[in-house]
Amino acid sequence: MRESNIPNKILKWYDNNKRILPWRKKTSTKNREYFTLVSEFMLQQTQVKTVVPYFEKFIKNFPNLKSLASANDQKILKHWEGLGYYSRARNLKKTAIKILKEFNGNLPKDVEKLMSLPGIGEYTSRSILAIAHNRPYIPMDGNVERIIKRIFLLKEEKEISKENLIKKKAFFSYSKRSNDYAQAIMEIGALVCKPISPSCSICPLTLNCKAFKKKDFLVKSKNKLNKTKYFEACIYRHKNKYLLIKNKKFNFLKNLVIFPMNEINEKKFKYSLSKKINIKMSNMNMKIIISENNKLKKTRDSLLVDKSNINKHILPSFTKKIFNSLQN
DNA sequence: TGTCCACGTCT
DNA sequence: AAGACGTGGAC
Repeated sequence: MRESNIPNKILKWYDNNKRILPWRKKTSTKNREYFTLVSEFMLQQTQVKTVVPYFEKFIKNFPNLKSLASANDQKILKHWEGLGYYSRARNLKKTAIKILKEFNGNLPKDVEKLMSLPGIGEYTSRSILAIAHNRPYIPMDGNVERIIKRIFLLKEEKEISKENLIKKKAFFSYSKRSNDYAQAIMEIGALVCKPISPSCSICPLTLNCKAFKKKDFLVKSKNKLNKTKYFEACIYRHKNKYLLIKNKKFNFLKNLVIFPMNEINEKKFKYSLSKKINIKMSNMNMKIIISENNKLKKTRDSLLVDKSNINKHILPSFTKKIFNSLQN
C-alpha cells in the first residue's frame, strides 16, 4: 500500500475508527437496502447521534418496506416525533409505496430512478448507490464538502462553486469497497475534520491537506441572520385539559399539533407582562408570549387533551417546549 | 445569550 | 431559485 494512496488511508482509518451504528450491521441484501433507505432519510440534516435511537425504534416497528408502506400515517409520524422535518416521514412512506409498486420492491440502482422518489435528491440518491448497492459514488454532504475545501484550500467564490467541488471530488475516486469508502469520508468529516477545531493530529490526510499546511481551516461564518418573529400562544386550560389544535394556519409544523397561536408585532411582545419564551426554528427565531386563560372556541381542528394523555398525540418538540414551560 | 452545524429536499 | 422546513448540542 503506497503512503500517498488517499483511498487506502481513508479506508484504513475507517476500519480502525468507525462507529458501531445500527444501520451498519451485517445483514441480508434486502435488509441493507431498507436500512440504508430509512437511515439516509433520517440523516438528512440530522446528526448521527440523534438518529440512532429513532432508527432502532423505527426498524422494530416497521421492519421492512411492506410494513412501512402499509402502515398508518399517524403511527409513522409518531415514531418520527421529535426528529423534525416531518415531511421526510411522509415522503419515506410514499417512497416505500412507490418502490413496491413501480420497482417490484427493489431499491433502484440508478440516479434518475432514485431521484424520482419523493424525498430523495442528489445527496440521498448517491448515498444509496454507494451504501446499499456498493457502487462507486461519493455523496456530497456537508462533511465531504468541508473536507474538499480544506484539502485543496478552496476559498474563492469561484473555487467553491458546486461544479468545482464535484470536479475536485473526483480526486477521491475509488472503485472498491464503495460502501465503506463513502461512509468513511463522511465519518472523517464528522469525527476528525470537524467544522470547528478539527482534530488534525489524528487525521489520516494531513499530508495531503493544504489547509493543514497553511494552518488555515476555513472556519466559516455564513452569518445567516435568522429573523425574529413574535407570537402569542393562547393557553386554554380546563383542569388538566389543554386545548391544542392541528396546525393549518402556519407553514411550519403543518398538520401537527400546536397550541393556538397568533403572530404579533414586536411592540406588543415587548410590552406584554406575560411569560415569554424563545424557540429557534429552522429559519427564524421565535419569541413567544404565553397567554393563559384565554377563552377559545372549539373548532374543527381543535382537540382537548388531558395532560396525562398528551403523549398519545404527535407533538413536535416545539409544542413540548411550550407545554413544559407551563409546568414550571 | 447567540451562532453554527446543516447541501438536503422541495417548492 | 430563494426560502421553507425542526432539532439539539457544541462552543
